[in-house]
Amino acid sequence: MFQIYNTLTRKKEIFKSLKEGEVSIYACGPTVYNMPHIGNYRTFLMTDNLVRTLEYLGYKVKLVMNITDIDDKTIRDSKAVGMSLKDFTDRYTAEFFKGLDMLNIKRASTYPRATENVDGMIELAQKLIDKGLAYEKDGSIYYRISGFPNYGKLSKIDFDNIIIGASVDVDEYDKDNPRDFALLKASTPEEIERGIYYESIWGKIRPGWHIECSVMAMNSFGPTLDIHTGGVDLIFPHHENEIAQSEGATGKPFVYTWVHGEHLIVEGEKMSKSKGNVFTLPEIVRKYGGEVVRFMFLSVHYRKKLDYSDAFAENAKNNYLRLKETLDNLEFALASAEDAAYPEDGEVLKALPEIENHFRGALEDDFNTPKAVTVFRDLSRTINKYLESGKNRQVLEKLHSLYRQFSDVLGLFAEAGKEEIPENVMKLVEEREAARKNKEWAISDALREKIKSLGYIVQDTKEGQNVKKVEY
RNA sequence: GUCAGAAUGGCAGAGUGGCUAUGCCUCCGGCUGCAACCCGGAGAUACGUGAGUUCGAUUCUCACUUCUGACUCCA
Repeated sequence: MFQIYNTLTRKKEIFKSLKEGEVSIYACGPTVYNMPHIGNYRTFLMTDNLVRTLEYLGYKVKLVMNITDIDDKTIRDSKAVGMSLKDFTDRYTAEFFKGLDMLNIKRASTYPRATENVDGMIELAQKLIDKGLAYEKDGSIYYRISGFPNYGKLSKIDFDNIIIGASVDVDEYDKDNPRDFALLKASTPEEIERGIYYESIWGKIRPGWHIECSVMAMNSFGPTLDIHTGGVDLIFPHHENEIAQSEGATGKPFVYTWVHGEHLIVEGEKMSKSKGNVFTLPEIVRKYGGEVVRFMFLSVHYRKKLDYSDAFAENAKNNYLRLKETLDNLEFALASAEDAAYPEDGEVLKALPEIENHFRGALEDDFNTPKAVTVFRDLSRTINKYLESGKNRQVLEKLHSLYRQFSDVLGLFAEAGKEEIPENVMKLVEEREAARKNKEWAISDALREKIKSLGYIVQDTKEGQNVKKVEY
């Protein structure tokens, strides 16, 4: 039974999908205006873990993630570098996808773009106007918050207690109520000159930010969906506004379960440009490798802050490599497995179902990946122990299949076993083999050093030399 | 001010109403020609403070302190 924490109720709830066996998820994707940083990816990875967990538990998952390719920031920054909006956002969209691959994040079913859904936004705005929930002012369309009594149900913000001035731009005299937000914005002369506008009955407009998600989510799934994900900072106002737009227009519940990922901080502080502690994904991946970064994120629960530091990354790397080592050694052992039975076979096989139950239980509990990782480590130890002396083919295959199942759910070791050892290295290994046969230890050790300098490590086992690439 | 979350050993970080993982680090033993990997063992006064519930709390409740975040573009 899958349980998941719902921001709407601030409780862990037993998950029940609208359609038996199927889950619809809408995830707030990137605004493509710069290199995404590791914090952005933590949130995307959270959604990936949720998807993988649901699939592991037998659901068919449809994930839709939007790409915001038109908003204040994309317009501003594309101009600053003298690019068209499209060229500019295409560039960062490509970067975004590269990052997904670095972390082995599964692709969503679709990635709708805001610019491709403006018609739908105009329609939705019109519908809200017809219902008295939106109004036009100076060519822009605003949502009338006072018309939607449920406003605030997600964020639980008491708007009577908001310090006006601290939170609301008092200069926004063009709205009826300072908290009303823009659905569509009148294009400025400059935007029009750059071709950034769409025709409407209210004149030339371009989308605000919040409306795109309501439109794309409902286009993909209809008025109601199972799960909506995003970072905690989106709870207010973005997701609150999505609810107001969607439920205001349809009168139906928009989302049953809201899932929000906590932020990543750096050495105890929020990442911010002014502090100079913003890390992009490629920077970190270059240093530690994509899967180590993934593992690092997995080892902290998504509703807890992750305090990034070099020490933490190193820690994750060591843990990761240890688990990877088990897989390597297991596969190496498999190559020389035997059909004979070993005394420890039965004991190992008996332990597996329990381990598997623990693993499933961890993920069923609000997709608790750190707990799942611990179970993964338990399995690793069990395997290492068996490898000490046992080498029955059937047992090894069973261990391998379970280990692989776990690693797949966690999205780890995607490339394992695919690395080819270069010829020149293999040649040295063969030379070393000969030297070892003749007990020429000096030569053997020199060759080991040489191989190491080429980035490979050799381990001597009863079954011969095991060669592997040194990782980071 | 309102709404959240967090406080665990030298470090990093899970987790739990009664026994606290794991990794790094140090040491010992096994394995090895020597290593590496792996296994076993040992080390360290660890659960923010004060109350309460309880036979028993690090774990639940309340308060306090400190920190972080949201309330303004933000994953």
